[in-house]
Amino acid sequence: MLHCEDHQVCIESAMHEAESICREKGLRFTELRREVLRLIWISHVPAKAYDILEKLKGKAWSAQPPTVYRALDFLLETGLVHKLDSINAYIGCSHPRKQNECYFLICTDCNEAKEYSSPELSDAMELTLNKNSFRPRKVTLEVLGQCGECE
Amino acid sequence: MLHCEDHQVCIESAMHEAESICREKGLRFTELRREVLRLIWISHVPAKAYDILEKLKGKAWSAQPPTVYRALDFLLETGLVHKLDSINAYIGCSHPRKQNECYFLICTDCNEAKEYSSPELSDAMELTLNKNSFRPRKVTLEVLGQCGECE
DNA sequence: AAAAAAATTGTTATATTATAACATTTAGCT
DNA sequence: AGCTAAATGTTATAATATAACAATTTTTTT
Repeated sequence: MLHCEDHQVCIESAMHEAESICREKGLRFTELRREVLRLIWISHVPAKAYDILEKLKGKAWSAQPPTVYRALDFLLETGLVHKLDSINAYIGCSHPRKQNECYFLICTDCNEAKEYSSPELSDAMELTLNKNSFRPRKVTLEVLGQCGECE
Repeated sequence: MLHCEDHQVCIESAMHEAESICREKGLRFTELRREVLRLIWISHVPAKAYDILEKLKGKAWSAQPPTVYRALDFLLETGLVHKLDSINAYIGCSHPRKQNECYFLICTDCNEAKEYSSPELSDAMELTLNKNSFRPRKVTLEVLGQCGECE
């Protein structure tokens, strides 16, 4: 899906961003949480929980399912990762400071996912929520399909 | 969430609609499939697969997980039900003839869900997909929150 | 610095959601 | 009736996620 020029830069900037966000918020960005976030950022293909688990085991962690899910919970709450409900997978958040409505394009050919936000979409969303007097808490907007590079 | 005046009418019209759609398409709307659809339409609270399974067992069906999932697959393919990925539950489609983009408002208080569609939202969606030259195959748009009646 | 409290991680077990694989039955067709 | 395809039955297991309690580590209080 062609996301970044240099994925190392991508990873490092995400990790630094995470560090500083946790420092600011007084949250404990432990080695385990750091490692899980890094494993998620390994690529733009959303990571499955049990794949993360296997990779953790390879790194001398006493890893069981709760190990991963607890780290994921932390990262989700902190807004550092998103869960993609349509594929049960986790992806790093590319703008963890701006918590605006975002949506995901998930290519079923290359398996990469990309996060976007669009004012038009958010506006349409807000309009329709107001019309139905619905107070949103969590929005899931995911599109499965084929990305431009995979035609 | 206050969906219908008389839910019996709701159920019967959904079942009739399903009958005629299957007849038109030459699909076999078997007793099992009928029963599963009816169980889903029992209320506007999305149904969990294993709850449907339990109810089937109560009705003298030799019901195992594949029994339910196969019926669900049929109903999903035929467009008679939707799966809500954010809660792993299934809900009857309220307009199975018009396969337009739709979204779901899911109240976490009363647990009911409602299906809507909005031209503005669909337009914004299409715009953003075109902009990213993404060819959509399946759109998931679900909002968890609190409905007007549950304030 | 020691004790207490809170947060994190370890560990075992189990719940929840879904599918694979093969056997049997049923429905539709010639 | 016999054949074929679709649907259902049946057993087993995969994939995803959480509960509950113990041990450890970090932070706070004394």
